[in-house]
Amino acid sequence: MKSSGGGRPNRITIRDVAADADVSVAAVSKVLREAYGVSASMRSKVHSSMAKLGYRPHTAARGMRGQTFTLGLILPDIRNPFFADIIAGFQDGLEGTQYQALIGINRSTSMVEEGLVDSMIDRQMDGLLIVGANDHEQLIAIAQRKPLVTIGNHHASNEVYDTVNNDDDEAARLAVRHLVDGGYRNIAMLSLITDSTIIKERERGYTDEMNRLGLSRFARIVRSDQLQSSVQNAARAILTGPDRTEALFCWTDFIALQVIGVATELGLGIPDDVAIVGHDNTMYCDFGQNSLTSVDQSGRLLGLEAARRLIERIKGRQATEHYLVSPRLVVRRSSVRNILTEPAAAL
Amino acid sequence: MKSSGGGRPNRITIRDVAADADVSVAAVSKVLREAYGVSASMRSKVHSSMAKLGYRPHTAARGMRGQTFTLGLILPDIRNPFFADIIAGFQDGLEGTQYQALIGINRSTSMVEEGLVDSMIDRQMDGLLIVGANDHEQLIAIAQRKPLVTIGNHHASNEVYDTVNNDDDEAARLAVRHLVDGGYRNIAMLSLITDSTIIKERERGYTDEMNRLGLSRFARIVRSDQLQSSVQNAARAILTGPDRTEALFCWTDFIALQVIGVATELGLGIPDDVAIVGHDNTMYCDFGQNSLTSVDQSGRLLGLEAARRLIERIKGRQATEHYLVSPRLVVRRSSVRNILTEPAAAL
DNA sequence: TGTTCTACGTGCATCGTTCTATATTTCAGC
DNA sequence: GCTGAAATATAGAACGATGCACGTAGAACA
Repeated sequence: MKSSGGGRPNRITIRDVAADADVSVAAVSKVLREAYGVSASMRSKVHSSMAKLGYRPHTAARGMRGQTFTLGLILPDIRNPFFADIIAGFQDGLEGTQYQALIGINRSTSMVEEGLVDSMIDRQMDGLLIVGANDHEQLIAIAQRKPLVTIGNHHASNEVYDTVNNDDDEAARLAVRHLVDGGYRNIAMLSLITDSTIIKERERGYTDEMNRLGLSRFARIVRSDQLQSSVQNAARAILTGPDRTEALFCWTDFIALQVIGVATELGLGIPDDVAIVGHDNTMYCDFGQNSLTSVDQSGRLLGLEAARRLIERIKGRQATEHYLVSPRLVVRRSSVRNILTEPAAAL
Repeated sequence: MKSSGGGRPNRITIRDVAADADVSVAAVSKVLREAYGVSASMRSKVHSSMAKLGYRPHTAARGMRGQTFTLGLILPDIRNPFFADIIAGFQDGLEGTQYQALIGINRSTSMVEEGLVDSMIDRQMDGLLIVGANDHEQLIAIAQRKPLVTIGNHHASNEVYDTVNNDDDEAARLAVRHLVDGGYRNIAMLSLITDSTIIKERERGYTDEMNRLGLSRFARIVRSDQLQSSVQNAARAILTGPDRTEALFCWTDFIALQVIGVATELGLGIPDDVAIVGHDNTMYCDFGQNSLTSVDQSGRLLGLEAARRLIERIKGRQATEHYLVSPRLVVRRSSVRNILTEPAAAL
């Protein structure tokens, strides 16, 4: 009479739990959803039945009616180890909640593949975190369908979705200021051909700070795509010839490391002939052959704050929030003249 | 009478499509699933209605009855850019199918977090690809619940799940042979403290090849964990002292690059004082300051083959398959004595 | 003691598919 | 034109949760 018959031996359903705990199915559901109107005794009774039977809610069934407790995380490509920090931070932010993150890789550049977003919405995900996409129109459209937070998308004035960002403007300023403090004046920036707002912010910070310090005559932005050959050509152009630069701020470490390679092959000393500063402070910066000064943006913090905001959104917050993380500069040998190896290693 | 009333304006369901195409709901479902017993005219009629209405199947609803066309991809951590290739290959393998990959990051080391697997199974994923996990018992248990393929797990004799692997034994042999051909004899291996079968295979290949070439007196495996300080200590131990090595095979590029850093700081010339060979042939190998010889395992191919096999499995294949990809060595300056910079660059 | 209010529980319709069992159509062979 | 088999289409019952609308018990108040 208790159980609905010994039919299939397979899945433990909410019905089995209800029967075991001797309460209604709806009551179990309430406990599950931490909904209003459940007494403590009922809660503990149900919990112990769930544990005893090894019950696990069927996400698809939940998805048909309510939430799935699944959050979609869309990343552009995953080669930059910096993204691993975002993921880790995001997962940290989900710790202790019922939410699970599932990641999709977006193969297009500035937009988000419609198919990927659709597929996450089809799968009834409760909210989306999109990293690195910039198509504002598209993001607004997505935000109308699901709670949305973005990272790496400087449209901070919008009223539709939350943004979490590194202060990329400040990042470039930090790099310029540091180089100027070290006596460099002819400072160029190696940037990316893109419509990414991150890059635009970095370029803006670079230009503004050069102007502010009265160095506008040296300001020079060279843009390249990400192909190894393009990067190397750009680097050679900047590092050779009569107007070669004294110092170079690169939009990301991966590029900066290539520049170090090119400079080495050109027989240029770093930092004596040319100083180099990167961005992201990836682990490779620390290796002896690189020792690359770099701007650190805490991916972990970005991910964590994004998780927090996304959950708030799902729980009903309406007002938009825009959060900016301050970067910090990690100085290494690539940008500091006249430091001997020994004392530097002792630090 | 046709439509079920103008109730909610929201979602286009299979019912709306059926009404529009003037056929039964079941017929539409059959078209969707490419099931047997659908005439060409019916198929095209239904397809055009779907396109016209912009119908998208509701994955949660599908999950309640049949498949979700979602595949779970579990990765260990994502810092090694090599994983990006696996993902890309896997997605390539899904191109043109209805399947979508969703990725979960496993934070534990050799095992798979139970929570992650459970959550993918709760979400009714049709199959799982697990990369880098080694707990055979656990994998067998998982395979009993869902179609399973693994990458980076050398339990090729099992009869329960498919494996796709780099030939890690051969990878180490390639490295040793190359170094011996170049005149090196005292060749050590820098390995990892782990129970990963990948690493065990590489160690076996190294040891066997050293023995085969009569160099067993030089064979020496030093194991370290992944902490930067541990790696550097291990590198120093191998590179200094009376029994310092002439050549070093490192289990992965990231470690090899750190060794290059340590060697540089010790004032050792590469490759004249010590030759270094890495594994994975990540993009960093190519940079001038590294120019690291490395064993290339095609992550793309691994991912592609895994996707193919997983889908076959889902479609009902019972027999187990174990696929091995042959690695190839990419030679750069770090392991070849007496090559001038100029001719090498000209290659 | 009767009335109102609140907190807690419950029954049942519902979500959008799949799939079984059954009905209908088509057509070759006579 | 009839028969039966093969091919194609259909109705409707699941699947496992959620959450509305409602019922009930007991406390609070007069």
